[in-house]
Amino acid sequence: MGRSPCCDETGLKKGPWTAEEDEKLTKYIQKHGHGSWRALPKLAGLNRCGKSCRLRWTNYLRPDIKRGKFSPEEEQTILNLHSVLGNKWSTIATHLPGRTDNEIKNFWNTHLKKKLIQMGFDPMTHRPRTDIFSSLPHLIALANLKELMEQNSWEKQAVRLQTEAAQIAKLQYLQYLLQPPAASMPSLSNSLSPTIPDMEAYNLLNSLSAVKDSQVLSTNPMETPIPSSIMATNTLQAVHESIPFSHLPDLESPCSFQTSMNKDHMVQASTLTILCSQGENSPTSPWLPHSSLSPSPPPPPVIPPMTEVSITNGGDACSTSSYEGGPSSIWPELLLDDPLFHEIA
DNA sequence: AACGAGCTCAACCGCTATTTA
DNA sequence: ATAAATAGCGGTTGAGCTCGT
Repeated sequence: MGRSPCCDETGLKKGPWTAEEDEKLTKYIQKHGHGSWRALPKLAGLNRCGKSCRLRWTNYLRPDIKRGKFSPEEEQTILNLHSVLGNKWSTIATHLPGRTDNEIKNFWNTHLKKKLIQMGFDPMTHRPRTDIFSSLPHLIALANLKELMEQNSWEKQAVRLQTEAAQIAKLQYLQYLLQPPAASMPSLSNSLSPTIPDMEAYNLLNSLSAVKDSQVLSTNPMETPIPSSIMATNTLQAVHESIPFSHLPDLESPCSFQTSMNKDHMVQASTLTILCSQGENSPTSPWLPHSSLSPSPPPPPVIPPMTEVSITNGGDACSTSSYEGGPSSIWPELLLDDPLFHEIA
């Protein structure tokens, strides 16, 4: 396997590009396309190696590059995708039009990573950095959900339950998308853009993560759109009973949120259950089967020891509804931004 | 104004993956 | 089947900038 000798060639210029070089490169590519990067510098009259030209073009001169600060939406997308994909900057970049892998990588290293660390989260696993007990204030804040306690009307409860049903149906579909055999699912690494099932899974993950968080922390559960087709055909009980979550062994930080209602459909109690891994050998890309991300044989699934934390706010349970979900990369931000958290913690 | 610490980001380096002969 | 050439990726570096003292 030979290495490119271009970087070893002497006499080629290195370092920052001048405006003149930029102009030469841009004009040449606009006229001829880049063709062979190795041949390009000579043809364009540049004393640079092809690799340097390629980098300058893809990271800076390309006309579709979007410059400037990352929007909160882009930031959220990066967080979500990083929690699923890890440091796969080029894959993440395909979900952010106009942004380069280099730019995203820099943004992660200089902003997002620090942000997560400051909040006590491991930037690689998106989990609390130490043990579960260091995060207890967060969990207590979640468990003391004022919003759920204040939802007394039947209409609100109905909307909430229907929303849950919609999310559970989505989870079911997500599970369907992630079903083995992995061989039937084209590898992300082998294609320039994610496949349709991949995209659907990502979109679902994003929507589920966002909706779950908004359900837990938002004061307005009506914000969540409910697909009418799902509402019409699924009852919560039926859907919930049909979800075998144990089929996703490396689901990250699975959590369940339960509310108990009396016969008048009043919320009597809420229970937050989070299964947290102990130790550091947890899987880092838990949402997708490893085999769908890498062409190499998947490692055996790691099932870390789990700790169950349940926090219940009083009352007698007459009926129970629940949903379960996976990782939430935006918990830290939501928690720290949410006035409820400060009020309670 | 001068200085230093910290930050940003363009560019490079070294490696793997893929393509070509 | 093999080796060389090429493309692309992720980690790292360092020049230049900003900000506080």
